[in-house]
Amino acid sequence: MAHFTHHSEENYLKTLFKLESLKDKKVNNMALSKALGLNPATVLEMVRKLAERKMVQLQPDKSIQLTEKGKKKALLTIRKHRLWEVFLVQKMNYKWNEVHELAEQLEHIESTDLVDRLADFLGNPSFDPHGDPIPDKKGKIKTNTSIPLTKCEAGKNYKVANLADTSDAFLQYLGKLNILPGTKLKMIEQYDYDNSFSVEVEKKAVQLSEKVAKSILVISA
Amino acid sequence: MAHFTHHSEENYLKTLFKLESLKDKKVNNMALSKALGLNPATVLEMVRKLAERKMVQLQPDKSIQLTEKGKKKALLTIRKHRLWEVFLVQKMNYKWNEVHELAEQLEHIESTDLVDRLADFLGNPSFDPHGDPIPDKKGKIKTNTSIPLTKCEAGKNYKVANLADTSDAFLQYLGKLNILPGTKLKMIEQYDYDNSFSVEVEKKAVQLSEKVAKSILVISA
DNA sequence: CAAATTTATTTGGTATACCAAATTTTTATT
DNA sequence: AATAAAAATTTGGTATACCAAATAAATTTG
Repeated sequence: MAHFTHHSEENYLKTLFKLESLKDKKVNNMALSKALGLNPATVLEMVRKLAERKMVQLQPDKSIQLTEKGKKKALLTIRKHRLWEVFLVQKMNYKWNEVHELAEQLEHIESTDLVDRLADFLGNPSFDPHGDPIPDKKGKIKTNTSIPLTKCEAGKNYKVANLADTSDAFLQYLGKLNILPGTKLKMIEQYDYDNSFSVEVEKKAVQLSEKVAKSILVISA
Repeated sequence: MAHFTHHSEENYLKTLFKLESLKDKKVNNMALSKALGLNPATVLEMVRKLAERKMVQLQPDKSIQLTEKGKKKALLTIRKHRLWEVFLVQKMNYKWNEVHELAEQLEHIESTDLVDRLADFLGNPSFDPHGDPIPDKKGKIKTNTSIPLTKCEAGKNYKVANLADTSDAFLQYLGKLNILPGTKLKMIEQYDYDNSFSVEVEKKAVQLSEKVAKSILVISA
């Protein structure tokens, strides 16, 4: 029976890719360990294996860099994850904030062919239910030009494209405010006093702290 | 990140269940090892763990018996496997003989909720593309009353319900003869000489050896 | 720059799930 | 019953992927 090798490899590469692109900073062992929630000793050991497999390169300054091969695999894993999320929301009627754990499992199904068929089945979407872009077959990502709410102009209309914080607490909180990817909203104003914001959602005014606003990414609408 | 515990447990239980129900015989360590393609030492070790987890009982005569708990889990795994097979064939346009390996992976996705949603999505099918029955939420199986071709009467019409041999070689061979679950055929006659059969498939006569005929299960049509 | 702190690394373990080879037990078979 | 064959079991390994605690190296800071 087929056994599941390298599940963790995919997790390491995916996390590494996200760290590399998020902050345009070098990724060290600590950062990767924290992101993965694993012991630094474990991560160091694994990173060395990934280096042997030519998935990453260990730089002289001890930062960890994905090779092209590693990047490709990371993008494939992200593609799989996000397509399964679309599937779960569109076809299995899950809510967009319920699908992460399941997609975390489904992304490890080994078959590029299946993912491509899944993509076709779903109409080749470019974004997942969280608003994150889905890499295409070749690993190309449509960069969405979203900006954080904190950069929005008063009086203008926007649509939620994406969320920078995907913690459950945050998603729950936004859910209560009826804010999710796709939600249309209008910027009312920013209060100098505490840098909080007032936005209009479904005709009602909602107050958002700066911290929250920073994590809501929108596009003009 | 969630890691995948007890993948192999599910494989052991599933295989055990199949052995227990197929042949109404006691299952010993050898039989299980052969069915799983694993070393008897490995299997013995694992079976003891399964006994600790109350999934199986080791009888005094050294046969291995599923407990109710184990049977339940086995049926759930079989349910998952077969529903994913239906999904792959009906929605992903795979051929019925291409889906086993993928279903083997998908069956380990941990979420009874997802399987139930998947079942709804697929219209709660009772049989998978191979003709095997899909246990329902409670583990109940619709027994199909199929008989092997070897027990068929000359001149009568039948429909292929199921295949007793699911090896790739067999499926490939049947594919060439245009025989698959759902195929309608008519028994022409059995030749005493070598116990081979002649059947009519899509208006053409096809010769089947006794060995092949034994593995083709049909229902009257 | 030296002490303090943070990172990186090493060392010695753990659990899961495998295997091969040797040994013991059980079950035929003569 | 004695022997041969088969099945069960034990023993000593392997690989993956994880951890805690100790040590070493690098970095920051007073």
